[in-house]
Amino acid sequence: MDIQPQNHTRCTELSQDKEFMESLQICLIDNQKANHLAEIFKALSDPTRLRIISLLLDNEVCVHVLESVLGMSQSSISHQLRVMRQLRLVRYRKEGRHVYYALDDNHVRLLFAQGLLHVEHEE
Amino acid sequence: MDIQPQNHTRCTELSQDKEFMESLQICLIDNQKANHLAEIFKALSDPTRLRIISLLLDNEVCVHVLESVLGMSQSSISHQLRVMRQLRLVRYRKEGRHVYYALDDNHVRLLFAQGLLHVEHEE
DNA sequence: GAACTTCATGAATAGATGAACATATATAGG
DNA sequence: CCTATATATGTTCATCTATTCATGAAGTTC
Repeated sequence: MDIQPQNHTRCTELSQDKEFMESLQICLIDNQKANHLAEIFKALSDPTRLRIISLLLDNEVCVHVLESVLGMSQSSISHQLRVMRQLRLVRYRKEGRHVYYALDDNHVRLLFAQGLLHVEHEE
Repeated sequence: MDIQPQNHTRCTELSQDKEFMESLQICLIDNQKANHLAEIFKALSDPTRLRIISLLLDNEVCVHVLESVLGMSQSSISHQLRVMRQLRLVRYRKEGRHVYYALDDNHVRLLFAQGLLHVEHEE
């Protein structure tokens, strides 16, 4: 992807190029969508939550096991799970005293994978 | 994707299933990768930055135009651009008084698009 | 060189976020 | 009912973040 030089030299001119400005307005996502999207990415912006997701990629896992694999307190893991639950990144299934977590849908898996690609591409 | 019920009924038993625990340890991403990935997602976790990205998807745009399309102060936009610059989400090109910004690579575009899919899928 | 435009930066602040700890709920077993 | 286990929630406090304002640097025009 190469940068396409604009035919304009001054911003005052650019701003007067109504056609270009209007095309930008169409590209611009609306506030509601931006906020919602930001929430999703924010949920993915914590190392602990990402580590949890990596464990849930191929497995259904209960909280206690997450606690022992991650070596963190049950409380903090539960907090993180709630965040992801509320955004429907994960879902859970109760069985007796246990709650088994899994990724909610394939979008989460794809987002995670795409992120990993970006990170690995940078190194 | 269906949740696969485990053959275990108690966590104490599960934790003693060394094979399963070891397979989880293998799934778990390491701290460094988790931190790096979290940084990328954090950069995408702000509505203003997402709106900027949406404008840069197909265009190279200078700061002043971003200011006028977004209706925000030049300073706050410049601050946000710096965040994205430092994480190599965007790159810039100087031309006289103007600085033209563009997405740095296609990974950003893909991440954004994947996120949008997730959001739209939820509605 | 003086005035103006574009952009970046630093400091300050209100609001959001996160970690740690205690507590609450819910189920199972006796 | 009492205890133990598994999980969820609340609270407090320190830290982080986004925005605004003030300022400065660099380029342009006259």
